[in-house]
This record gives sequence, C-alpha cells and structure tokens, in this order.
Amino acid sequence: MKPSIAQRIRGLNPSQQEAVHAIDGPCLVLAGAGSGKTSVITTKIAYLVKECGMSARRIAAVTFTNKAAREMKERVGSMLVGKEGHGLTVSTFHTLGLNIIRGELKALGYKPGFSLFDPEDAKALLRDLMNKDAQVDAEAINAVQGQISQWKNDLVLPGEALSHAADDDAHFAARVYEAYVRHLRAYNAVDFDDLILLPVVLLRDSPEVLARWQRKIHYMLVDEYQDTNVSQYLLVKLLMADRQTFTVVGDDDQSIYAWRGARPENLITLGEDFPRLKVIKLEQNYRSTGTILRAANALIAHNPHVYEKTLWSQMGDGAAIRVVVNRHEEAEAERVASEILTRRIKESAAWRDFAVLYRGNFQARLLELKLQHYQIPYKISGGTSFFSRGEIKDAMAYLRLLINPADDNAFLRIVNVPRREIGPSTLEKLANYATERGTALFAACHEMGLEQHLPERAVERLTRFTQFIDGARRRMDSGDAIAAIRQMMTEMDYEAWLYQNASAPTVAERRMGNVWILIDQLEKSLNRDPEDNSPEDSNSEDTDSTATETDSVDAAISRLVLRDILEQQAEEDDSDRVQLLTMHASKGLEFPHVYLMGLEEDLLPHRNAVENGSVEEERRLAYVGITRARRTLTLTLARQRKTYGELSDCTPSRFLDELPAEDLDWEGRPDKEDPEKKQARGQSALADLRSLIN
DNA sequence: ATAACGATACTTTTT
DNA sequence: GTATCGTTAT
Repeated sequence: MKPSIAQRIRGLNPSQQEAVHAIDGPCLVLAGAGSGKTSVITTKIAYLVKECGMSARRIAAVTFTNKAAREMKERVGSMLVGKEGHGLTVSTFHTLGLNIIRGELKALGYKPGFSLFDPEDAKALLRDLMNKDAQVDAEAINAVQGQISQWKNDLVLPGEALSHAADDDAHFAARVYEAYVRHLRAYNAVDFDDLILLPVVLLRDSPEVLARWQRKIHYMLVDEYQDTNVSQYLLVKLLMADRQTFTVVGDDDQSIYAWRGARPENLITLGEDFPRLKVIKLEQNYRSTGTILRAANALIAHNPHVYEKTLWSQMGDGAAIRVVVNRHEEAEAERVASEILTRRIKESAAWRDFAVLYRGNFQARLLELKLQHYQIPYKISGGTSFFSRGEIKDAMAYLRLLINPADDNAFLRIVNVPRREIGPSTLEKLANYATERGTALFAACHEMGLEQHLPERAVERLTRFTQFIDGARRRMDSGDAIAAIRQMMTEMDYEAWLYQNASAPTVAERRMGNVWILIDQLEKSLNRDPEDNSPEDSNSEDTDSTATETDSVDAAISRLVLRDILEQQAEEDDSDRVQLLTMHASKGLEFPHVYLMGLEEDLLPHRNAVENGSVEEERRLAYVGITRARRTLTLTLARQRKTYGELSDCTPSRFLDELPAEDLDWEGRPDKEDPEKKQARGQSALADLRSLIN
C-alpha cells in the first residue's frame, strides 16, 4: 500500500511541510543544495490534487531539462492513482511554450506544421543572411547569433534593438536580427528562444489569449527558478498575474548560467512584483557530510547574499577534504585514475559512485587516456549528441519538409541527399525564381513558370523530387503516417547513400540504425496519449477536426527537435561507470565520491571570468561542484599545465583559501611562504584590480 | 583502409 | 602553438 499524502507530508521536515502547505498565494522556496526540493515540488502537486481538490489539468510544473521533467513526472505519478494525474503538465519551459504556440497559431500568424529550427538551422540561416553583402567569418556569425539570442531572452524585439543600437556592430546585429525574424516567419518556422518569446509577447498584447490561458492554468510550480531569464519570468508572471498562486523553487547560490541570460535577480524581483510572497528556506541537507557542508558554506559566504542561508546536516562529519597537488596535469589525471582504481576496492564502491568534475571539457581528455589505461569504465557527458549526427539531421529535414513545405532550410539540406543531381547552379536559379515569386523553394518547384528559367533536365529532376515528397505526404495523410515515413526512407534508398559515403560498412549500418531509432521514437511519442495542452475551449471555435492526425505528427516532430523523448535511450544506459562531467553538467546530480579537478587560478575562477568581473559565478560553480559530494571530496590541482602549447606555472585557486583550513588535508602543498608564489598572487591581484578599473 | 594534409578551436551551453 | 578532427588522396 502506498503511503497517503498526509503520511508523505508528515515525513517531511517542518520547512518542507510549510512549503507544501503554502498554496493560497505566491511562494518562494529557497532550497539549498540537497535539501529535498524535488520532494517538496512533487508532494505539493499531489497535495493540490488529492487534498485540495484541484484538477491536475489546472496545474503546470516547469523545469529546464527534459530529464528533470521526466523525473518529476515519474515521482508525481507514483503518488497519484488512476485519473488523478490526468492532464497534468510537467514539462520544460520550452515545451510549455511550444504548446502555447500550437494552441494559438492563428493569433500568432503561424500555419500548422511550423518548423522548429535548432541552433544549427538558425546558424545556417544567419550565415545566409550575413553573407549577402560580404563574406563573414564563423566568429562573427556566432557573435550575432549570441546577441540575437540574448535579445530574445531579454524580450527585446528587433525594433528596440535597432533603436538602442549604440555602435556599428550593434546596429549591424540588429539589422540581421530583423531580417532573421522576417525570414523565420516566411519559413513558417520558430527557433528555441521563440518558444518563450512568442507566447510572452502574445499573452502580453492580447487580453483575450491571456484570459484563455489563465483559465487553463491555475497553479504553477517552477524548478531551478534562479535560472530563469527575463522572458521566462514574464511568462510565469503573466500567467499568474491574477491568481498569484504559484511556487517557485530556487537557489541563488547555484546560479551558474547568468552568462546565458539567466537572471538570478528574478529571485528578488519576485518579492517586489508579488508583495504577498511567502519565502521559505530549506536549509537541512540530506546529502553530504558535515565537513563537505562546512566547506560549501564557508566558500559561498564569500559571495554577497540577499537571502542568507546556512546548510546543515545530521550526518556525521565524515572524512576530511583532501587537496592533492600534482606536478603537472598529466600527474593529476594519473592520480585521479589510479586513486579511483584503488578506492573502489577500499570503499567497496561501484564505478558509478565516482564522479570527476572539471571546468572545461578539454580537461577530460588526459583523464580519459588514463582511465582507458587502467581499463576503468567511464561515461563522459556532453560530446556530440544524437541530434548533431548528419543522418539524424537529414531524416529530420525530411520530416520537416513533409510537415512544412515552407521550410527552405530543410529543403536545401535534403534536395540532393541522396544525390539527385540537383546542384548549386540549379538551386541558385530556383532560389532567384522563388524570391521573385515570393514563394518557398519547395512551392516554386511546382510552378509552371519555372521552365522559363531552368534547363529542362533540371526541371525534370526537381519535379521528380517534389513528386516523391508529395507522394509521401499523401500517404501520410491517408493512413498510417509512420508507415508512410518508413516507406519514404526505403524508397529513396537512403541506406545506399549512407553506404556510399561512410568510411566503413559498419559505420553506415550504425547510421541507418540511428535513423530507424529516430522513427521508432517518433512512433512511440505519437502513440503516447496525446496530452491535451490546449487552453480551456469547450466552445471549440477553431478546432478543425480534420487536422488532428497530422496535428499530432507535427507535435511529435517538434518534440523530437526539443529532444523531448530521445534521451531516455541514453539514460537507460545507466551502466556501472565512472562519471566525467563539467561542473555545469553536474548540477542536480549527486555522487558518493567526487573529484574536482584543476583548482587553479585562471581555470577555476576562469581567466575570462576574472577579467570580466564574474568571479562570483565561478565561486558558485565551485560551490555546485562541492555540494555534489555525499561522502568524500577530493580537490586536485596541477603546479604546471600547458596552455597554448606553452608550459606555464599555475597558482592554486583562491577558492582553496576560502575553505576552512582545519577541514582540508593537503598533500604536496606548495610552500606557503614561497616568495615566488606570493609575488604571483600579488601580480594576479593587481591584474584583478586593473580589470576592475577598466 | 590508411596516411597525410588542412581546418578549427581553446569556458561553461538545461532548450 | 598544439592537438584533434574530418576530408581527401593514394
């Protein structure tokens, strides 16, 4: 028998209980690392449904990652039975935005089957736009892409960007931004940032739409609130403006994404925007030993705080924190690898109980070598994801073109893949013609007038391609959509093309396998209960009943782009391996034994961060790293490291000095009174000062 | 299939 | 200034 909700709540500590019970107004839960915030959120959802009589379909819980959403869904699901949880929204911000867009296509001026551009698609478009006048290098494109993303995150529309442009660069970026937005619309496409931006602008400007969604969502819960950006906060604020019934959970000390537009100030803004805000702190930590927590508290105390918070633990002190100084980076990697090898036996731990965290991905390379040498199984997070594989991008482009004929990006990617002898010159002429007629490339292929602009052979080939796609599309509409897609892949013999292009048959085989996996996933997601994510419209004014089938295919494909379904595959592979991750990637995870590598100036407070005055965020990053550890924590550093091929001396991280000396167990500590080191410190302090002045 | 050459990136990147 | 990856040429 499952415990009742009342029983579950009794199992929580007083602060957690208070957080669960605070349902009548705005509630901010400041949840320290390891303080059981997920329990609070999930229990609260169950409490709202079971004890407060709120319908699950009126509740929306948002997270930042699919993984977090999945975990939360699972945990809530285990507390509810039968239909109790039906219609509950637990999704990422982006999926919520996607659903709002899908429900408000008309108001937004988008057509069904719109495409979702991932950052690579967006880059391709930008490259195209920016190369109009002059050849622009990749760096410039990246810069503009970053700037546009920042504008969208800050809710700055092209007009404002243009009028506020301070210099030529900003002016240029703003003009590209404007063209970019225009082109996305022409392609009937949105990018990731639009998934938040478009709903916010719509809700802000249309009282009618706002009312519709406020009627749909009565209670919101937001996880990792410190990571919200301006647009995301506005989305929550708009939806909750009337009822003011929401719970946000966050930790300012774990804000490590400010560089990506996150606004930890939103924690403070919340109290200003919602004066009735109830603030509850969760300070009891259920994860780490006392020693580890003391270190974390001591470190983070060096940052300024609006809300003070001190973690404590009932667990014993545990082992001291070891600080291992190595002569150089190779010795550091060697040390970590060999130590895991022996400690696994000593502590009778599993490989998966160990995690090695570092600042930059490059630091994993040497370590990998060493782990391989000792035949230690490991798993690196990051790396090229499933979606950046060429074959997946190809398959996705086919899917997108089927759904959205206006998606020129998709068209261009696959029109000659596999080879159809449609080359650059044909495409250029086609593009000119399409621009002239104001139509999409794919549509232009259907036009009669095309024959005047292109040689007969070229027209023939284009026609054959469009007929192929049109045929697949028809089969999709009139029956089993997935079967039609499978048939399309087989018919064009994508497999043969892979074999031609792969370096080895095994590679081609694997790639084709990936494509089938993708289609299987699509099928799975299609068969999953179509969640009703439309706003309250019992008076269904504009529900066209014909669209439901393709509609759900559209939705499934969009979810695919958002990596909604797929990661399960990777996740299921939770075999027993040592985890290698960046500190950023480690947020939200925990491990019995943690190694933190490269605790050196210029690396852990990263050089660039020091230069642009964001040492505090680096400190939080170190804090996140430290608080991942349950039982033991080992900090390592190298005395020398080669950077840019040059061997240079490293200074221990300033953060080491900020930890309680009595809890540290040094090994190979550099002489404290070493005059050379003192001088180095002095110099770096001087550099800090200079960078502050500039 | 392998070698050799050249292009690329050096901070983090939930979607 | 190096190392790694991808492509091409053999």
